[in-house]
Amino acid sequence: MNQSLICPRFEKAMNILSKRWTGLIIYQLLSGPQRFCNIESAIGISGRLLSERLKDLESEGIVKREVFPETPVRIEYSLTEKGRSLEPLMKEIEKWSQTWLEPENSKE
Amino acid sequence: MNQSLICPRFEKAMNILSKRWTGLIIYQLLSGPQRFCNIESAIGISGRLLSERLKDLESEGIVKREVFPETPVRIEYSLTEKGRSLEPLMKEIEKWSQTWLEPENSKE
DNA sequence: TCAGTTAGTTACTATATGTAAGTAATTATA
DNA sequence: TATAATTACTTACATATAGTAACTAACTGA
Repeated sequence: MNQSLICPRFEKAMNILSKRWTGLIIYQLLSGPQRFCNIESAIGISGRLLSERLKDLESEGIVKREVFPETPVRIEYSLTEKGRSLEPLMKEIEKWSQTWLEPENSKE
Repeated sequence: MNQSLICPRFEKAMNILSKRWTGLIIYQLLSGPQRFCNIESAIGISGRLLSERLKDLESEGIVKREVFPETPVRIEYSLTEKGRSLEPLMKEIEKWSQTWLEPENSKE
């Protein structure tokens, strides 16, 4: 057997990144802090899942939630340093997708 | 509204990569062509899902399946050029995980 | 003939995701 | 004052995906 077991940190990273929507949320937040409903409509996720994912990402220290007690209250989500450090990775995905994928309109 | 909608190619890439197990399978295949049961035990996926994922990845042109009509038959899975081109991306994930994650033993 | 191996498939249960409607706090409008 | 609108959620429920375990086909070796 030549299998070397996979590194637990790599596996953990994959667990985070391979959850549906996580990547798109991080990518979307790279363009700057923004509100719940903005992310929601930009990537086409439902409120239910966005709420869930943002909590996950917050607990991973990747996303920061800030409440501005204005009127009406404004809540902004942004990337932490840990979150912003995923930018090179996102750029790699972008690069790969530009080189190897055709845009698809239909639901394959 | 400042949302710029997300690029369809990027979204497609994310759809592939954010399916559970896909990343680990590709990562595992970066170490060279290997058999079904080797991948299975290296990453801890079940046969049912590995079979499903390998079919998906084959149809995306990322993985190649080769049958060697030896006895007993040997079936090897390997990355295509498109698949190997994901290496820099995998290295980025590895790098990020080394820098930002603690290995976890418990089920968080 | 019986057990073992590889590469799966099938059947079933558990978990995750999608959809739609509901809620709380607040402001704006009739 | 009542009604509607907005934001950031939550709840309830249906459907899809994942996990587990047992089974199968083709073959070998004892």
